[in-house]
Amino acid sequence: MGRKRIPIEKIQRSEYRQVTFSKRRSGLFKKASELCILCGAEVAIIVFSPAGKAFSFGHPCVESIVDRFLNQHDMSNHVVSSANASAREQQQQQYSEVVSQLEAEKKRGETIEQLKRSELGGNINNNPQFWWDAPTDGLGLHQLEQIRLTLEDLRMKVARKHQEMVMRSSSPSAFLDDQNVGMIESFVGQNHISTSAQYSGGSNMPIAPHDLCFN
Amino acid sequence: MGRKRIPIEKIQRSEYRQVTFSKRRSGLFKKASELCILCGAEVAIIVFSPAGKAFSFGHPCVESIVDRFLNQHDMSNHVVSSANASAREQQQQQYSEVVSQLEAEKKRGETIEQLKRSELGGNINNNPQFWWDAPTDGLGLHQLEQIRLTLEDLRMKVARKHQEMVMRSSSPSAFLDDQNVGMIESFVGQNHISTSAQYSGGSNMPIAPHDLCFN
DNA sequence: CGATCTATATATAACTG
DNA sequence: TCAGTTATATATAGATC
Repeated sequence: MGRKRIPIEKIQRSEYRQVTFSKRRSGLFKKASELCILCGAEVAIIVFSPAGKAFSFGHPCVESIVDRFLNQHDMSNHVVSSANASAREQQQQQYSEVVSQLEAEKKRGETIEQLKRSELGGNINNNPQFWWDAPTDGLGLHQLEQIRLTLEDLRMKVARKHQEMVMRSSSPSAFLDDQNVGMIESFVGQNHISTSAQYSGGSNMPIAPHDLCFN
Repeated sequence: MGRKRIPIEKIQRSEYRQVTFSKRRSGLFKKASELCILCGAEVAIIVFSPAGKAFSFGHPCVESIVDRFLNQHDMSNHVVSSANASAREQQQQQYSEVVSQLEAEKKRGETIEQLKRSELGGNINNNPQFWWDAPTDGLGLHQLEQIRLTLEDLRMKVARKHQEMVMRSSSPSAFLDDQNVGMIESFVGQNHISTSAQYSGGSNMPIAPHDLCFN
């Protein structure tokens, strides 16, 4: 917000960094106070400058809010590990939030054309995951039929390509071209990104195209 | 900041207040995260909604900052543990990584939008939404073989489920159980965001009833 | 530095589907 | 209710003093 956009990454020049720190810290506190007043919320903020100096904002006061928070997240004040666990939980929440943002941001760049291409795929906003990983136990006949049709289309597509492949393989130099290699790589890269979101949850891991398997 | 200026005083209508609370809370957290990244600061924020629900933001994590703060102000409340330190650190690393990705993605999105504005709005990034939409021209035989195997497995899986479906439909009461109802809803792709992220990829594909097979 | 001054980038109030 | 859009109010980057 200013004359020019600055990238959100560490400001290298310490003089600018210090100025920005002061300005933004006061901006943050102002926002916090507005949130308190407008919504009747209670907010505590603690900031440590890179130099280690502490600043804080609290409404009604930092300590009461911190106490309340710690009591909620650490029912027994003596079990430290649970405090750590809850800290992790918090982190996880943040992480998930950011992941969602990331996904949303990625979607934003995609064309509506692509949206429409996936007939029903309205689910653009959700985590990319492969539909065949979803349990099929509860599906109705209609849905199964749909899946079937899709698979058949897909099969034909692949078969056709397979055919082309076999033909072409007699002239080896045409086997892979640069463009497609790049495409494949970037696709695998996509999985890599969404993957980091999913692994943390543990159970469902998207599969890279060449690792496909069902068990 | 909006269509109209609102006075900084408690919002009376609870519906508006709730909306404002959500928006401003996320805005506050975003500002905080920018402050951390730009300036290398450490920030913890704790927010209690009027209803008493707790939200928090922390970089690197709420607990460590709160501890550090309390130590400076009240030596008796010293709580230290490194029990889960490494786990937290790991998470933090993930988090930071994703944050960077998010920022990068935002930049990318903006670039894309600019491109769109100036030129052909076509398929800017070549990444197909689903892997089967990716051009297969460049794939090697081995990869095609893998895909084929995958599809075959998938076909069998679907066929098996289809069978189950047909059998089960004769005893209607067993056709759906509570768990599956929810699953189907999200699978069909109503804009319901499923709680368990597991079905989020559900897209509905077109269908046809013959046998899928590969030869 | 720190306060002040713009031009811009962001956040968000109100609106919309 | 809930996400997305738009018009506007704020925050703030860079400049100047």
